[in-house]
Amino acid sequence: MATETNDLPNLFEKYLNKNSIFTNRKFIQTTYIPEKLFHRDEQINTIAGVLAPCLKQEKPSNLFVYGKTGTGKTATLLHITDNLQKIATQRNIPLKVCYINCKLKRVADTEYRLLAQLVKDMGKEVPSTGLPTDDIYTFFFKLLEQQQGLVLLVLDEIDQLVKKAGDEILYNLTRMNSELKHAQISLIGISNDPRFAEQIDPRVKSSLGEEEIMFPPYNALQIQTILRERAAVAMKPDGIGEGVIEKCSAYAAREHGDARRALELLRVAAELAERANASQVTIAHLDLAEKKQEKDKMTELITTQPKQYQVVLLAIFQLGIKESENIFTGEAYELYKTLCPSSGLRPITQRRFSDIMNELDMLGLINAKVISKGRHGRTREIALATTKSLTENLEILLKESLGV
DNA sequence: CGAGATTCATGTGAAGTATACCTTTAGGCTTAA
DNA sequence: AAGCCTAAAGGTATACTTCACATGAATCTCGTA
Repeated sequence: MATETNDLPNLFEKYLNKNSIFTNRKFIQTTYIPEKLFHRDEQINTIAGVLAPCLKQEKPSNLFVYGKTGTGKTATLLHITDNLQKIATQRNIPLKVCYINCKLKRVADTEYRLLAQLVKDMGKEVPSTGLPTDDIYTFFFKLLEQQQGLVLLVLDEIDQLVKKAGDEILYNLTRMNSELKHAQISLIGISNDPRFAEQIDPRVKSSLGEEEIMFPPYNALQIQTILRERAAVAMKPDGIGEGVIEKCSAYAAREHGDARRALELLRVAAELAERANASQVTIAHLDLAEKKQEKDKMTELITTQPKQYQVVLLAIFQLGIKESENIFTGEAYELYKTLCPSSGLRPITQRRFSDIMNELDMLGLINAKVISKGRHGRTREIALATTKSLTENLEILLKESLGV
């Protein structure tokens, strides 16, 4: 690098003059929802049909949407509700859409927090703790009555919420309708797990599952069209090299047709290409991006975990690096206990440790499976979810973050 | 040799505890009439 | 007397602990061939 490291004006100047691969970066971000969604016409029509009564001020059926990650559930729903909302405001029809992702830790993963979040969505604040849940219900209830009209509650990753906090919430929410005079609520549940419906209380299921819609995974060709469409608006026409889109789709199709993953991969590849001053995204960039993406995802996930969780992870990682054989709860816990003092934490009980491992498993940070070793008892068999070199990187990251 | 009993190491459910945070209440102080 | 501030009291959700029981296949036991 010829540039002086602290020659910032020059550096920014160069950046501005540089020929960017992107024309408009925002179109390829996963938060962006395009005007037109491909290969989802059938689902869009059904959902729109279910929700249409909103516009006549009638309560639409509750809706349950399921399909694997990256099959466009959230995008489709938001796309439809956005349009619905627009038309509603145009014609002065009272309609409010609340979208809440139940997976977000410490945001909406319990009954209380979900309600608090709903209240916040309606424009009011409520304390983060201290009040009885019933109070929040009545508060929310009053808000609804004031709202006067239909409220669509979109609960994303609803399976996570129910797993943690039970299905009573859903029951309570659906029951509110019979007591509301000037407002009505409709629930829209989104789940990654198709078996979720079987696990919940039949009463809840019958009311939540008034309509069910399945999102099948995309195949490689479908992902290609999606990528092309996005790339056309987000990047320069000649910004993408031969075969890149194809390979990108193939990656994603292998991962159960996850379109979000494909988009992210393409974006990261393009960013890498740009940073390397390349004029085109090549397959080499794509391969780099795949590695980087995985690392970034894990890093993000890890750094947002509470400290205790991080130490638990550190213990598991260290064991995983040292010995490639399978790790069991006992040894992990022993190591964890020795690790605690150095980061200034009081060790947690094994009971809690077990729960935390379960949560880490659900987050995909580790793979833990309960097995019976016969005479030698029952335990979890823990395997790392990442390659060895990545694990080593993450271990260092954890150590830094814990100040060890 | 095989069927059933035993055993181990930890999973897992229920109930209790600690902590952090909230509202309400009561007292004390200030202020203004 | 009314108004305002503060501290104590009383209440809640959540993370964690404690207690107690559940699990499930490798291993042991013992009767039988």
